[in-house]
Amino acid sequence: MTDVQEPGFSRCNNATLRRTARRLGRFYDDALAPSGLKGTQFGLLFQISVGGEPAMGAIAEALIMDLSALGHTLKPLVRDGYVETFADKDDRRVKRVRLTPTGQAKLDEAIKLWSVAQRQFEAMIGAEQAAKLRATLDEVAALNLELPAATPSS
Amino acid sequence: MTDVQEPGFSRCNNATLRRTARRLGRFYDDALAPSGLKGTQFGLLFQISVGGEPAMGAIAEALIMDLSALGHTLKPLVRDGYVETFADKDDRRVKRVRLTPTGQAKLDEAIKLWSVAQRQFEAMIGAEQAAKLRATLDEVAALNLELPAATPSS
DNA sequence: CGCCGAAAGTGGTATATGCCACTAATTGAT
DNA sequence: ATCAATTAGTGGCATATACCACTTTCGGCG
Repeated sequence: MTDVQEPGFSRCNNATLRRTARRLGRFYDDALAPSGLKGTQFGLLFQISVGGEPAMGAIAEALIMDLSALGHTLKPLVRDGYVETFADKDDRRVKRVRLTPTGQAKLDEAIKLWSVAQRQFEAMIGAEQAAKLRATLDEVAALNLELPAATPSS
Repeated sequence: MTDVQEPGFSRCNNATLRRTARRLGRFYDDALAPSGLKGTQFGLLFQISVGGEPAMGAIAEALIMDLSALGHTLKPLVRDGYVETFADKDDRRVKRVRLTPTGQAKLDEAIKLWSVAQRQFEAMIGAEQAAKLRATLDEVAALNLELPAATPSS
């Protein structure tokens, strides 16, 4: 056996990705902890901030999130008064989201904390390496993945 | 402005990672759906399988998971009869885990489904590129990340 | 105008994960 | 042998995410 399974390493792209996501997630979460925000919430607030009163669907698409998952994730942020929603004027099906002043302040606060983690991480792995990794990840995220049609026996 | 925020792209390594993890996770989940397992459960069963009746802590460490999170994630698998636990003979604090015959069969079934997704993904991005990505991710996961000590003013 | 199919969200349910407080079992030092 | 410190897990609580079944709106068609 030249190929025993080293504990913790997997040939599964998905497993490897999740594993690293857990690791990095905790690091960024730790950094953001003083703000009371999780990494995901920070990312969401940021997306809303740059999105210009984006519709739920637009946010979900940008973050590659399920729309209903987004709805759930948004709730604590609404509850805590960081974001508010309102119906689109031209299409009442559409719900738009924006930061409240409190939310903007909280985002500003979190960005400072995030910067520390971001800098620290890039200091360890190298800014270029990090940019390359993000590029690869964005590329993967953009793939038009489809399971081969389940050949119906015939 | 040469640097407007393109919706969906982020300079945050964590956000980018999670975003791609969601995307890829859904792909693998879809592939595994016929088995009734999620990607995470598949990865967990696999880890248990190669771990040789591993202790909870060993699994958690290998997968970089919180120990309590592992406990929670394990529950549905125990409930469905895929894994069973037993106390270590020499240290009753330690709980070991193993696959049941049913669980082994389910894993075998899932591996076939997983292979389809894995092949499909690597066909799109290239096997070498995928291996390189996994290597980078494992490297990131292995980093000794630490927040710079919060200089206590002084 | 009235109806049908598409589009956007909501709520429920289930898994995924993390932190914290707490219990049980071990180990080490005296 | 005894007791403090450490180690391994558990349970509760909160967020993260997904899928599915619905409900409300729209947009287009006859």
